[in-house]
Amino acid sequence: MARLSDVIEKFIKSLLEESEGELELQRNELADYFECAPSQINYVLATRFSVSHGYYIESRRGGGGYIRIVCLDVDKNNFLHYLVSEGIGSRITEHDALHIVQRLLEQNYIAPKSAGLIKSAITDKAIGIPSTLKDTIRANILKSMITAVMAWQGK
Amino acid sequence: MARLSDVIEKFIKSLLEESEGELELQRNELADYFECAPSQINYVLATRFSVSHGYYIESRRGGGGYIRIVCLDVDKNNFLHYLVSEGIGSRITEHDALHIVQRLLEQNYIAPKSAGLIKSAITDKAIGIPSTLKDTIRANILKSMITAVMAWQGK
DNA sequence: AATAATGAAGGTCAAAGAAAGTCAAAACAG
DNA sequence: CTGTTTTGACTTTCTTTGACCTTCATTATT
Repeated sequence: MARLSDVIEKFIKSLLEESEGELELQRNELADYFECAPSQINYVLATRFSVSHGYYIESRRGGGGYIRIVCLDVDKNNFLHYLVSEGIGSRITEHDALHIVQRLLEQNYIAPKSAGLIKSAITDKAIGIPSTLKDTIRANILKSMITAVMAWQGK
Repeated sequence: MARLSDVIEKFIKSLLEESEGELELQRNELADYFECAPSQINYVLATRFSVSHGYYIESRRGGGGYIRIVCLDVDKNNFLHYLVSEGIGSRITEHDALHIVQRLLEQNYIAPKSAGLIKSAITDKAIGIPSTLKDTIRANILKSMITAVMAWQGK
């Protein structure tokens, strides 16, 4: 079965496109529309629209309350540079690393093939060895690959 | 008496034919259908659908989870498949690895950007750690990336 | 005018549910 | 006896649900 959370995610993203990266919505209304618990909206926002996903959320409670989602626009080079110099750090989990690559893909900083290539290099399975060193190695490789991407400028 | 694992293998292969080499299935559903333990599905996949058998598996847990099986086009990717299943082996030096990638580039298996990306991931410097494990890790990562290239069909 | 009550939002968190993964022991086939 | 298959207990990951909490605007009361 298709996950409801994924459907809601897509829905919000399509709304965001129509409204040029900024959007205000009503939590209960949306929950009603999808016939789910209101807190599921929070779940979707937390797991798919966090800052690390490239979004910023603000909200207000009480009568006339709302949730506003803003699509952050970051400069590609700044972002890549930030990742290599501080974002990734000296160790990174598989989950966090894949998340970064997915973001690079969604922001169109890299092509799907490149994303696939990078992802394939940083999974636990790829690295193979069972050791705490894994996260260190992964960080090194990911930074190295992103550095290669930075060097692509203009082909 | 035909072994169940063989029956499941055949079943999955027939599904793959119907669906043009790519297929998503539910582990529990399949286990249910064959009245076996769910983990037997994993066994079948591990012993008959590995990369060296010419397949690539990805999956997701949790609600709405799935297992996806992709059939790698071994004929078309003969050389790549050879590299992954025997050519590279369990350890490889930086020099030999870079040489292989260069060759893939020259023979047009991969684009210049991809070659650059792959190279950036397999240097001693990228892997970072000073250890005899380096060559093992490099072999693993290189094989994983070449497998990703094999899975590109049509993308 | 100041305060209290009400209702309409949204927030949090933990438990339950729905998958898939791992591993090793037991069973079996040759 | 040896290698492969089958089973099942336990783990991990991700999603869904619901009970309870907080905030705010509006309206009623003093």
